[in-house]
Amino acid sequence: MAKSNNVYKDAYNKGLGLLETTGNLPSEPELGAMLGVSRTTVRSILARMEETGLIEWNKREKKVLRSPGADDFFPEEETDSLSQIIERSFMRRLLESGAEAGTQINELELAREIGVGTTSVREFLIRFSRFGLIEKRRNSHWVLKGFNRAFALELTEIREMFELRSAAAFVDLPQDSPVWTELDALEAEHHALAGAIATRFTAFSELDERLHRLIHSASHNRFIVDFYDVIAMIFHYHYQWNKAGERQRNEVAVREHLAYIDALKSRDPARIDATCRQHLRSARHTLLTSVPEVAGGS
Amino acid sequence: MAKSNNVYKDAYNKGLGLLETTGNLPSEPELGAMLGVSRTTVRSILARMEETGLIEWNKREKKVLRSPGADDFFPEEETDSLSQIIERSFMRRLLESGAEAGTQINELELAREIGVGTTSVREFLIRFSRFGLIEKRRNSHWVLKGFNRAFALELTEIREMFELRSAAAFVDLPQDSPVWTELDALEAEHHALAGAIATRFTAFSELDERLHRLIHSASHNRFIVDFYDVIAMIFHYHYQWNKAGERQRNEVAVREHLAYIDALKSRDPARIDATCRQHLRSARHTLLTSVPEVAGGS
DNA sequence: CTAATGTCTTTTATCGGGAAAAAACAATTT
DNA sequence: AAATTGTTTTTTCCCGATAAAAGACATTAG
Repeated sequence: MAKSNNVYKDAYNKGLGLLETTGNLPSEPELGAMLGVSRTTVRSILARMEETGLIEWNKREKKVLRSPGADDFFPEEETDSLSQIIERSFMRRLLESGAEAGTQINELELAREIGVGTTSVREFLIRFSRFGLIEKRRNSHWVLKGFNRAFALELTEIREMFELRSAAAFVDLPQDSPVWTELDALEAEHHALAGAIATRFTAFSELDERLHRLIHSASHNRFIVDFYDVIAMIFHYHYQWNKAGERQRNEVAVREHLAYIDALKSRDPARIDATCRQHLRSARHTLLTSVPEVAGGS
Repeated sequence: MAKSNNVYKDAYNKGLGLLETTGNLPSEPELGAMLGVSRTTVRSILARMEETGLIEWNKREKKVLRSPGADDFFPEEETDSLSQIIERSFMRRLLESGAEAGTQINELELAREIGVGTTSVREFLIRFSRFGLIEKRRNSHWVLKGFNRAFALELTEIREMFELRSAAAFVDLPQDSPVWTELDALEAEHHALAGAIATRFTAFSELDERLHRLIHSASHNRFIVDFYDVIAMIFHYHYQWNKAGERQRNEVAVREHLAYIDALKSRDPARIDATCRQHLRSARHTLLTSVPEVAGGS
């Protein structure tokens, strides 16, 4: 078992969705582009679809025979990549249990606990290290730095520098830049979400990420753009497992986003700066109040 | 051959230096602390020193018998860690040969070329990716982004934001902070270097890094501190292999550093800001003129 | 009784191998 | 001829294994 075939399974599940909308599947390269996989994988998918009687496959002819049922899908947990599995396990340990600063991280133990090889864990930890939460001792273990107030403050400090600069750069974007249509789309989706009462975590969270990434993209600076990965990671996991005051938090954020979007569209630097600062202030406040360790807490 | 013993060899060479200064080596734990290795490695070192007749070892007694000759040292190339070897090879390819943006990077090919396993190359590339010069395609190759003008501009933009902020934070450091003594030491070394005519690359380069890291440390922000790794990496390799105008470049930098240090010691925000900006301006100019691709170059 | 040495155990760093997935090449089909 | 399918090669991803290095435990010296 050198490598799981999650790419195939995930693409297969996605491919099942296509069967609903059409009576004849497109060519193999086209399917590959749609599903984001190579032709090799596409052909494996088609082979199985034929086996399970979903399609009749003969060279270019890929006729849909029936709609897929619930049984046709691979179970969702088999579609996750190994790095996603490791990431989730690790973040759970980090955020749920009291992960004290200074705790040692043991590659071997982690690998055994998650049930994967050490190589994958090592690679994950290296990738994860850029988030500033762990640190490596040469030829030895990793050390946890703790998801605490200090981390939150350092993170938001950079975030604020970067976002203010990016927002300011927004006004210089040419009128025909695609960001303006994307901004309009985001505005509409925000209004839709504001109207709907059921504000699910993922719905707002995704909108939030899209808006901020769009703004950061105006910086045209890879380091600023990449830094949003850190913020996104923290927000994704932290708020996924910390639902206290979620409803109100999201309502406020949606309102602030709309004001922010409006300011961006006006191209008025002063208004942009004001709405950006306002939103960043409440984002920081929200994060700080939800972070475990309180300054000098006794 | 699962792992080379470069840690042992490097520590052994360092250990030879100690033999010159003393007639009796300290205890094993103490030696471990001095050489930065575990007792296990210290004992291997002592065992070999005894074998080659450098010391007489009997429990606590580690009497030095003779001074080490050139033959006693392990060759320098055997003391490099695998990641250093890979890093150097990779940077050479990146900076020397025309590394066009968009070039694919092949893990297997790179591994074969350097003569190491794929795992080590993979880990290196993951670690290296945070420098913003390469990007991964899922389940596929890495893509080079090119060490060009765009990169240099994005890098310096962040550098300037971070350093100005750090320098400004310097004035708030308490009088008894160890940074002030370190700053004094750096000032003295700068004066020494300014006097000496032979400005070797490494000498100034090391001073430069120490000064800027000291300043960045005043930010008390791990992201700012860590970002200096990117700058240090670029400067280290780029200027190591690009000696054009080195002499003058370093002379200017030393002078600017001295003014900068003086301003920091004065704790006058306006002077700090001015000298910092002046230095950053010439650093940017130096980098931009030495970067291959000129904007719109024909 | 503390700190050092002697011995044993665990973890890290790295390689080679093998299945999954991508990519390249060859043969068809319209 | 351009795109699509069929086939083969190469590369990525990941595991298990192993020597180097670290760490833990036991013993002894001062």
